[in-house]
Amino acid sequence: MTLTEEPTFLPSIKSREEQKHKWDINDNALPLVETFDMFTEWPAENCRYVYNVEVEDARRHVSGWAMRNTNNHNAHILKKSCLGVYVCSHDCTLENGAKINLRPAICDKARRKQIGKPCPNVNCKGRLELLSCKGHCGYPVTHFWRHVHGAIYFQAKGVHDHPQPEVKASSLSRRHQKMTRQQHKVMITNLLNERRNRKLPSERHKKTVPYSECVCSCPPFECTCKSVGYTYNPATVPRRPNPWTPQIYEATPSPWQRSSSVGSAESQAAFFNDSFSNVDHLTCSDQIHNVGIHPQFNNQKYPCDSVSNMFPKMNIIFQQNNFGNTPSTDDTYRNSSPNLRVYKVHDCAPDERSVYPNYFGDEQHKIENSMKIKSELRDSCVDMDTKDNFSSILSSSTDDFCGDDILNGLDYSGSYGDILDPDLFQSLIPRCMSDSATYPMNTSPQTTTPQYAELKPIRSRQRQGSFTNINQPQFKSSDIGCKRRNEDPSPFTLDGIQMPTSFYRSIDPPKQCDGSQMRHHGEVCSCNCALKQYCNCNHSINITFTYK
DNA sequence: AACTGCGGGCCGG
DNA sequence: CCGGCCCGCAGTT
Repeated sequence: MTLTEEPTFLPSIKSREEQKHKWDINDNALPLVETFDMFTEWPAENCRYVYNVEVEDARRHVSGWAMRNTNNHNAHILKKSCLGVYVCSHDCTLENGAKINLRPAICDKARRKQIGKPCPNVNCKGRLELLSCKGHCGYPVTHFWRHVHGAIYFQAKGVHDHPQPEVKASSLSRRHQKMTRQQHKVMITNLLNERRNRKLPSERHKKTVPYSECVCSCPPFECTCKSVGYTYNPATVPRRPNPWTPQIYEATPSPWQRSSSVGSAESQAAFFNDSFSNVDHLTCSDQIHNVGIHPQFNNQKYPCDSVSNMFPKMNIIFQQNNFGNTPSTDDTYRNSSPNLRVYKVHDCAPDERSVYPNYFGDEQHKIENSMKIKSELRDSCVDMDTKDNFSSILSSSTDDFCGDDILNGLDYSGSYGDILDPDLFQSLIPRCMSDSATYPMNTSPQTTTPQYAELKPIRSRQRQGSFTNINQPQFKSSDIGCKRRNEDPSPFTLDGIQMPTSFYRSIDPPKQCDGSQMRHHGEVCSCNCALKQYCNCNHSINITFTYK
């Protein structure tokens, strides 16, 4: 056994974990554990944890602290040291009382570029200063990760002597914000063009079709009929990389919080009133970008001003408990992935909603021009009690569904930052209106995504290094129906099941859980059981080879 | 462009 | 010898 530095750093009262874990990361043989620990994003002091290899965050060696890789000349133990935090040289305070605690970039080059940059507080003329971590005998706090016994052993040494940096999500969202600001400029131009009743250059070729003709009975993403005014080929199918960044601990304005004069309720209303003076003869472009969503479930409306601001070209009124994990608050909505929102429409969760091309302040107009989107649960999705919950999760979490294959190729760089919802409605509106019962028995809305995406060679994500060569099944996040933490903080079902760490907001565990590795934390119980068992919805891809 | 992991090399204790 | 750190490389996001 290796001597540890516990006497130096341990607090007077040892935590339960410390009492439980007596090993040191450098021990030749680490003890087997009966139960795994909950993932800790902010290990603040000397601590040890053993994580299940199925915990995505643990596999990715995630930490709230900005940790950079450090070579310790031991391929079996990954060592990371803390980079500290960027603070304002003037120690300014934001309007909300928060301090500037920027996350240092892990990349050395990027981090060097951060130093000396102006304080992000517009009211401050300070500069960013790197507050280095010296919490471990004057050296940075170190984290050690070791994969052994099919588990992930974690040990932290030292106590951070600096504030917590913003989480990576915030850094990413700020970068995303910068990108979307540029897109916003383009959007403003487009708005002005449309308000002048001018078609955008890219739209001039588009055929104007009666609104009713944009509706067909084809399954989602598998339209083959010719009645619609557009076809689904790689050039027209909305495709985009997943730009969504989570805002789960957001302290800075997120892309979904951004305000814009273009997105004000007044400007939207004016814009929509202009655009939909004749909704019976929409161009497809109009239909795509000017759809209001009004899920009808319990007739309770939750107008959200900030949501309106987020989606300058869409006004969304959502309701509580309408389906899946539909957000009931503005915050929840903001924290939800736009992908997730869209999935709700066409996945197998039972749902019925109305879509109003133009309902801004015009109830009569709304009713006259509404159409319903109805989806039903597929029988392939688990039992009746949970199918509505899991069905939405399953489809939303499957990377190779909309998230990647269908959307990745969308060239939206010169378009709107918010086009995801309306773009997808381009696909969904004509399709989801049909009763899913009309689908062939051997297909389902989830499995019928047309595979227009280019087939690419499978990329190996597993290096052959000794450290990453784990003799355990490697679950893809999509395998267990989850999104990675930094990609989606809100994969909650209606009952609160979150993947992959499987928090369960209930006193009792989900009955689908076999009870293994259950823990209770107040009102939240967690389990590390593999929810993979729920993922029995079939996903099939029909590939036709043509030989010359 | 940035993140991540790996590994060579240098330096000081 | 160990630990911290720098650097470059390569694959991934």
